[in-house]
Amino acid sequence: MSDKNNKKVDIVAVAKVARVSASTVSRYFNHPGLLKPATRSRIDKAVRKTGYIRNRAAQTIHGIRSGTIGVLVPTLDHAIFAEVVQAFSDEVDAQGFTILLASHGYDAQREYAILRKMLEHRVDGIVLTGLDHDEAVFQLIDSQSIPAILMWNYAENARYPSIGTDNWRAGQLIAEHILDLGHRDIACMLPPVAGNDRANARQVAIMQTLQAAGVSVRPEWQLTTVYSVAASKRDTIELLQRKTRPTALICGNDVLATGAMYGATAAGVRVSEEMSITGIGDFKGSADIEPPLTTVRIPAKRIGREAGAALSSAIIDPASVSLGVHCEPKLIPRSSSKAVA
Amino acid sequence: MSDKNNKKVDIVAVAKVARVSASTVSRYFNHPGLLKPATRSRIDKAVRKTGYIRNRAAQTIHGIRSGTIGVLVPTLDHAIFAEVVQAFSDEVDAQGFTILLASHGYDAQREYAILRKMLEHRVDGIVLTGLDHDEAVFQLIDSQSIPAILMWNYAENARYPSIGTDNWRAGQLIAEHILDLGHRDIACMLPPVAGNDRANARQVAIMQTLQAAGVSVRPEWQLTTVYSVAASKRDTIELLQRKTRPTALICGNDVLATGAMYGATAAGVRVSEEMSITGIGDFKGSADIEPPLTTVRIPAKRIGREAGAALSSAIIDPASVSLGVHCEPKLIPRSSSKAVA
DNA sequence: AATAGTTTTGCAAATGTTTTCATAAATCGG
DNA sequence: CCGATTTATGAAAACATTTGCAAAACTATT
Repeated sequence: MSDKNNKKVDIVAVAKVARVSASTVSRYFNHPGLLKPATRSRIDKAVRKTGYIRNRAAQTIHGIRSGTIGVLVPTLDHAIFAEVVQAFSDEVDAQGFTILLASHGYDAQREYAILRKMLEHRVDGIVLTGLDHDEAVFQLIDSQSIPAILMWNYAENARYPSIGTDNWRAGQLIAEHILDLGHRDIACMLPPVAGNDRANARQVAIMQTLQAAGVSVRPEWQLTTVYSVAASKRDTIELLQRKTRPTALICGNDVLATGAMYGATAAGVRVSEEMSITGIGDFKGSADIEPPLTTVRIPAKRIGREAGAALSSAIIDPASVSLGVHCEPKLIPRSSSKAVA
Repeated sequence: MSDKNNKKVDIVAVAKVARVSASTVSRYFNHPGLLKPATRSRIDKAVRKTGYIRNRAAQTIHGIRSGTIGVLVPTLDHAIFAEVVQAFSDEVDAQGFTILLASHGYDAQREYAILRKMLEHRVDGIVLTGLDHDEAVFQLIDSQSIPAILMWNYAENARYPSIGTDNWRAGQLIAEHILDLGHRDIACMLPPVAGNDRANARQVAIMQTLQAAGVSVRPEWQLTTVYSVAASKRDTIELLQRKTRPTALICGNDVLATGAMYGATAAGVRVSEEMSITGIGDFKGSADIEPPLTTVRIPAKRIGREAGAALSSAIIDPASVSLGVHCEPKLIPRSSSKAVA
């Protein structure tokens, strides 16, 4: 409130004002119980007067935790990752951690570079998105002996504890659902799988499940569409203009499914009556679109929370290493899919 | 690759391996030009061998920049903020900064607390979302003499350089558009404005503009709806079930508008023919929904980029303080709005 | 009032870097 | 091959803290 003018206000400046030693001020923050109430309040006043703000950098070089966690995501531009990060951040924030966030845009090189930067900042833990990463990335983390977690996907045998969903299972669930409804003329619209183990697992699962049921997807009905409503709308319109149409369109995620629904509407095809459309994800809004979208729920919020909880406890008590958590995907049948006529 | 086993690998460990002094290793990183090529490559080898990672905390206490920027948003759960943050992050990342991200959930208390934590980490700069903040927040930033930027909103007389759009203008644009189309029976669906200067500015602008044209919105047509497709769908259905219907529904943002479109569809009301619906934001997907949504574009990506550029240049060269950038909102008329019959 | 015990505080060393200053080594012109 | 420059390196101080140890200040007990 008052002495904010003078240059550097460090612990000794506070000490001077409070007429104690620097050590005592340090203790005031770290072990207040050791102080006599009288000195405590004297320091309290001094801190307030000088506007002192602790310097975590200086603490960190004493091996004290930095209080930061590095979070690495492919992008924040997909609402779903933003949601996970939000949940994660809320959770660790409650434990006193702040997140150092960066996105690599599905570029393994950048992921490595960013990870290095985070380690330079001496993060107390690391969260990566997905299971697959460059071996160099894993080795770098290993060499630093800090806890790491793989978020979003789940697999028992992952390199680090993984907290997320089994994307293979998600793909299987939706494919089975469509088969159960009697569909045989099925089209698939999937995102590019390069560098994206989630998308890849879903694709493989869908294809295998259909195959196993004796259904094969015609090559011209296997669409690879970038993650965007616009692209998927366009591709769907194109698909529906051809002579033969599928009775069902399985989309790799809810964004593609949303675009597909718009595309069908634009092409004058009634969704569910004339063609079923499904997504994966159960994003916000998927329940409300008309007709409501059949999808597989991937509990983003829960994943973020669990990951946050697991990582902060691994940091605070290194003995408490989680083995990972499988957040089961769940089929959510809504009206965008229907038994074949 | 090899000696990762031994405990602490610091600059002196590297120095020992390279048979030079610690100072030389420090120079290797900070002023490589001063080194003889031979020693440089010797150190290079040593760094590689020991797996040394620089310790920014130790640098930071020398007054060297921490290389971090604190980013404070209300939430990441709204795709639009995630988009801004992504663009911001990409921009500052290119300048070597990493972001420390946190969300306050529209809680002024938390904003202050988070800001303090960021300052403890000695961030090199701060970005806040929106123009209005607790006076304590401003004072805290002032006392630290680090650059700060207000992102998302723009106003000439803001406390710090602001980079964003004029939300009042955005509200005005959409209201004028609806008036121009001849609508007089107008409903408004707006988010709660508490602690949200953006939403507040839009609301005021819309109401004033309508008022100025002699149009007053009936109280029962002034809906306050939380930011969610589900809520807005529900409220729209409810609205459309009443005896008298508006010919136009102005929504405070594209999420509400999306829900409103779904609600209208669900209620059997054809959008644009029977009722115009508009949003604000031009979110991803708004162009593709059926019918495509009339809205006011708020250039999130550009805002993030410009903010990132402005802040990093203010950090690198304190003389280059931006005065703010107004990213003009722009009316995007699409087919969800139509002249009144 | 003296002793023993406890609580509170300060001193100094330590943390991992950077940087100033000084010195040693290399280079150069003659 | 010598002295004068220039270039490369090291020693030590500085940065803002924490912490082990010991001294000082209290309390309690007799």
